[in-house]
Formats: sequence, C-alpha cells, structure tokens
Amino acid sequence: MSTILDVARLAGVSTATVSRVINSPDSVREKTREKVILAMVKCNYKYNALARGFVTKKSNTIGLIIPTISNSVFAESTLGVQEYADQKNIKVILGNSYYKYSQEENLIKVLRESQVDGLIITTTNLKGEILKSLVDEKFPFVLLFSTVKGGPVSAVGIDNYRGGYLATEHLISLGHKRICMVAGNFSMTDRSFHRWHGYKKCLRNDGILYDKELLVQTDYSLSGGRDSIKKLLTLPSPPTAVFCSNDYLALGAMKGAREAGLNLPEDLSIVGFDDMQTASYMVPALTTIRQPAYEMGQRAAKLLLEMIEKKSKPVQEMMDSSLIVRESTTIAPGGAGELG
Amino acid sequence: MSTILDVARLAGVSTATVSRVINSPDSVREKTREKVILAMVKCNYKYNALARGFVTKKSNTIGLIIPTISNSVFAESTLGVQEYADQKNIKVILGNSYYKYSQEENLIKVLRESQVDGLIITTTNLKGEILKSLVDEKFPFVLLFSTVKGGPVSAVGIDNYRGGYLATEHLISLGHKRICMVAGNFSMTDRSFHRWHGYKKCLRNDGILYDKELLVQTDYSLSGGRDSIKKLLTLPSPPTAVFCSNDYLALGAMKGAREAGLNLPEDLSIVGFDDMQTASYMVPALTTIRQPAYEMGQRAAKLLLEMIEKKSKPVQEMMDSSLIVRESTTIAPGGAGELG
DNA sequence: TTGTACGCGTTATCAA
DNA sequence: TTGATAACGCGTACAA
Repeated sequence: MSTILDVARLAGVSTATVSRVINSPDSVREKTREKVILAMVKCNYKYNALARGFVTKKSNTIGLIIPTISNSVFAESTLGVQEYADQKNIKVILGNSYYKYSQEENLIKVLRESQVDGLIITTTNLKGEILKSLVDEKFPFVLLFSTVKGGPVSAVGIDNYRGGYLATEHLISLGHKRICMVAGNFSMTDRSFHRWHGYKKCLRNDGILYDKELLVQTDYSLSGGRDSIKKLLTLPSPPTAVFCSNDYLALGAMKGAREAGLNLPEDLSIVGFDDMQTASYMVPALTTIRQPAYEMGQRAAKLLLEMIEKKSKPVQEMMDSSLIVRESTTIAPGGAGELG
Repeated sequence: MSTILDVARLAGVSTATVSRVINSPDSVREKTREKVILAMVKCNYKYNALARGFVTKKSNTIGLIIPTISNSVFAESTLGVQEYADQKNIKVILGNSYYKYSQEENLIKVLRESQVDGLIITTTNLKGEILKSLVDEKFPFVLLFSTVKGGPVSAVGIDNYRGGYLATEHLISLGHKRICMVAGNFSMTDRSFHRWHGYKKCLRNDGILYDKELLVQTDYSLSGGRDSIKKLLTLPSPPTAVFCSNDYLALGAMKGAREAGLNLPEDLSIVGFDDMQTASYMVPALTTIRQPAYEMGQRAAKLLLEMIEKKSKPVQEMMDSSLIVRESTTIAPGGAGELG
C-alpha cells in the first residue's frame, strides 16, 4: 500500500505538497497538482484516514448505541442518524446493548478507545455511573429516546408520560373501564416506566381505580405480548382494553387475544406505542402513539455534531408525539363511550 | 488526555513497560505492574486503539454495507454480524447503499480509507467494477445474500432460484393456475431476479404458460406491494395466487387485496420471502420462504475474520432455505388442489 | 525483567 | 508556491 511519501517521490515533490493537493488543491500550482495526481494514480494511492485522525485528533466517526437493531423503531432512528452523519462525511459505528447496562458500559469504553468524536446513546440506565463520567470529562454525547429535563446533558426524546396518558385517555373515551397494560420491563427501560405513569395518572384523573393486577411487565417481544395478554384475559374480571408499551407487544397481544377466542377489536381494544412502519398494515390496523424515530435520529446527530464542532451547550429537545387512531380500538362492549 | 508516556513518567518506568502491562501483563514483574496500574488510574489513562491500529496496521474494525437497515431481514443479518464481531472484539461500521450502486461504491471507498480490516457487502451490483478491484487488490471481503458460484469471491447466501421454485410449486400444488409475482426491481437486486427465474421455471415444468402480464416489478415497500396487487387484480383474468419476493411486499399485498374486496386467503393465496420476525403474526399468518438471515450474518462475519486472520481461500457458503406453510395460502377457488 | 529508539502515514509549522 | 521536519501515541526489535 503506497503512501504520500511514495507519491511525493514519484512526483518529485515533498509530502507536504501531496498533502496539499489532497486537502486544499487550490493552494498548489496547477502544473504541480497534475504531476501529483498522475503519481497518485500511478501507484494506486489510497488515502489513510486513520493516519489523518491520528494527527488531527478527529476520527470523523461517531458511536451509536441502541438496545437492539432488531426493534424497528431503533432501526428507524439509526437510519436517521446515519443519513445525517453520511451527509457530513461522518462514519457511524453501531453497537447493541441488548438492554443490558454492563454491555452499554463496555460499548462506551470500547468506542472511546476507538477515538470516536462523540456518542449517541439510547440508554438503558439513565442513572448509570458511566454517563456521569462522560459528563465529567466533557465528552460529547447525546441521549436518544430519553428526555432528561435540564442538567448538563443533551437529549432528544418525546414525553413518554404524555404518550401513556394519551393512549389511556383514548381508551377511556371509548367507554373502557378495565384497561390493562402490557409493559416492557421497567428495569430495562425507563421509557416504559414513564408510559405506565401516564397510564396510571389518567386512570386516576378519570376516577378509575388503579388495579395493579392489570399490569404485566415483560420483555419487548412478540411472544411477550402474546403470553402477557393471555394471562390477563384469565383474570376473574378480564380487561376490555390493553395499552401496550410498544407495537411489537401490541402485535403479540393481537395474536394472543385471537388465540384466546376473542374477536378484534370488538372484544378487546388495543393501543400500541411507536407507530412502527407496519402498524397500519396490521389487522386490525393498530391504534398507536406515534414517535418520530427517524427525525429523532436526525436531530440527535445534528445536535451531536454541533457539540463536537462548536463545543455548544447541552440542549434537551422534546419531539412531538401523537395518538394515531386506527382500527384496533373501539367502543367498550356493553358500556357506551363518547361515540355510543 | 494522558498517554502511556505520562503513565510511564508517573510510574517511573519506560513506555515499553506500560505497553507491556496493557498487552502482556504476565511479562512484567508484579510489583512493577502494580505501580503502572496505579499510575494509570491516577492520570485517568485511556487507551488509544487508533494509535495501536496505526502501528499494527489493524483497525479491528470491519465495514458492513447493506441496502437499508429499515428492512428487517437486513437488520437481522446485521445483528448476526455484530454479535459475532463483538465476541471477537471487532467493531462494525454500518453503511446503507439504498440499493444504489454509486452509494455502494462510495461507501467502499470511504470504509477502506478508514482502514477497515475487511468488508461484508450485500451488493446491489454483482458485476460492478468496484468488487473486481477488491478482488484484484486482495482486499478481504465477503458477499452476503448473494451466492456467486465459484470464483475468487467469498459469499454466503441461499439459492434464490430454488426459493422461487418452492414457493410456486406450493401454489401449484394447491391448484392455482393464475399465479402472479410481485417482485423487487430486478435492477436493484439480482436476488429478486433469481426468484423470478425459479417461479418461471416451475410454471413451465408444470405446464402452465408463463404470462408476462402477471409480473410486476416495484420497490421493496409496503405500498409497493399494495399497489402492485391492486393493479394485478384488475386484469381481465385476475390471479388467484401471488408470490411476493419479500415479506413486506406480501404484507402490502394482503392490505391491497382486502381493499379490493377480497377475502384472505380464500380469494387470494399469498407467499412471501424471508420469514421476517412478524411473518407468523400477520393475519393470515404468512406462508413464506425462510431465509436464516441472522445465521447468515454470523457466517459471513466468521468467514471474513478467517480471511483476515489466516488469509484463507475464498469460500462460497449456501445456507438452507425452506418453505414455511402457514395460513396465507389455500386451495384455489374452484379448482381442487392436492388437498381437495 | 526492563529500557532505548525507531517507525507507522499524515498534518502543521516554519522557513525558503 | 513549495520543502523540511517535528509531532501525534503506540508497538516492537534489540539491547541491557
């Protein structure tokens, strides 16, 4: 593999000149430039970005840590990050934490050793020591899908509490009183926890007694949704509606409910969370809380690159989320809702 | 940011000794080691993997190029690659080509400049010049989702021709005669092209005249599937079955068919391709050709790392694919199939 | 077991 | 406009 030194020798110039034709072609006389370029093709020269990073102390690489790429909402946000980074000629190294804090810790360590210029993290543990140390060392990073309010941390996210509230409110407006929740494990994600808080608060505001039997925590999987709803449907007084803290759980719940002999949506109204790309193609089409995952990824990338570039101050950005009503929710059996 | 030199000074040893503590701790006396480790924590030393790569000429990083992370089959394969790489302490830089060859070319260039040790590519253009140049320069890479037979290229994939054949055979065995195909654009992916070949050949072998009106090419999207099937259903002699070259198209086709007033699966049998994670949760559950995407990712990573390590010979690996019969296919209306 | 000294490919500074 | 050269942080012969 030839280097600028080889090129320089072949062209009869110094390495500095070769470097100049690469980085600021205008600063070198046309005649010389042509000589150099010719030499470059002659020895099939390939630029070494790593060596550059070594001296400029910039790798032009950022790290992106997500729970798992197989959840499509994170695939969407990843796409947003990538597209923005791409357009700024920044590479992105992807790592999955699998919702495990130890894995997240390790990824951060490894990525920093690789001299990434910054980090975008969908964290599993907002209170973790590792995030504190990033702050202490003024290492640029932004949290994604996580809204911390105030403090020295950049973040982009939505109001998960409000999302949970909206979902529940919708169900109540349809006349539902027995509303259960299938939630992602609180220990894995505080987003799910906040959605549950919104759910609980809404019930309370509408004078519905919170029944802790109506909450099931599970892992974010299709089968988790299916098994959870089946369990809930065996309760002495079974629910007529369910709020699932993501769309996979909702899709699983649809299957579970059908397997339990229910008709959808008549016998069970279902609300999801995320609005994944296939949500409107489900049967029945899924009512859900939309999260602009792609845009969030883009914003996070923009914020991070600004922090790296201009050493700008931490910013928390709250994106809009909204209820998308489709076919999976309907009036409660027996009791009439606002529509009845 | 402190370096081994700082650590060395603080510990009163040479940089070589610090380096040894990091890379082969056993080769240094315990007493010395302790001194060094103490010094490391004292100055909050962080290892610089980039500098190491610079001297060892190994970045311990590989590049992964896929069409788009928002297709869940590529998310699965990406996960496979990542998990294998992770376990070998290799980082993965991810890039999306969006099915565009120019983008793929550019990614390869950028990743090589970043000194990745190798590349895993789900290519959009098997005949492209850039792949040839990788071969010529003996740069380690393996193709994923692409089986080239023989030649100096490593690849892991499935037999797409056979997949198309199996899908069609299944439909024919159910008594279908008007079988259409909704395919991903052949210009974007030769996988789709090979599946179509299998489809065509199977029709021919069973004495069914191939009707080119029954083929629609579209982009790999939900709406592409929906719109395509709607168009096909307006044919004078509409199809009773459809083979879609991936599961997104199939899901879209389900929606389109319903919107056209059909009952599923009675009025239209649908076969997909990939067996994405939600396939069995669709309504009706999708009959499809299973592709072991996760395992393929793992194999590709293993192959690549072996090539990098041992300079091993190129290998083509064909993974198993199989027909998974679920609920979306049934006996042809009117005509009785084998089951009738 | 430990230290010295050089090299890796590039940029940046300063001088010409 | 161009050249000479130091510097970046680490690994590794080779020497001690």
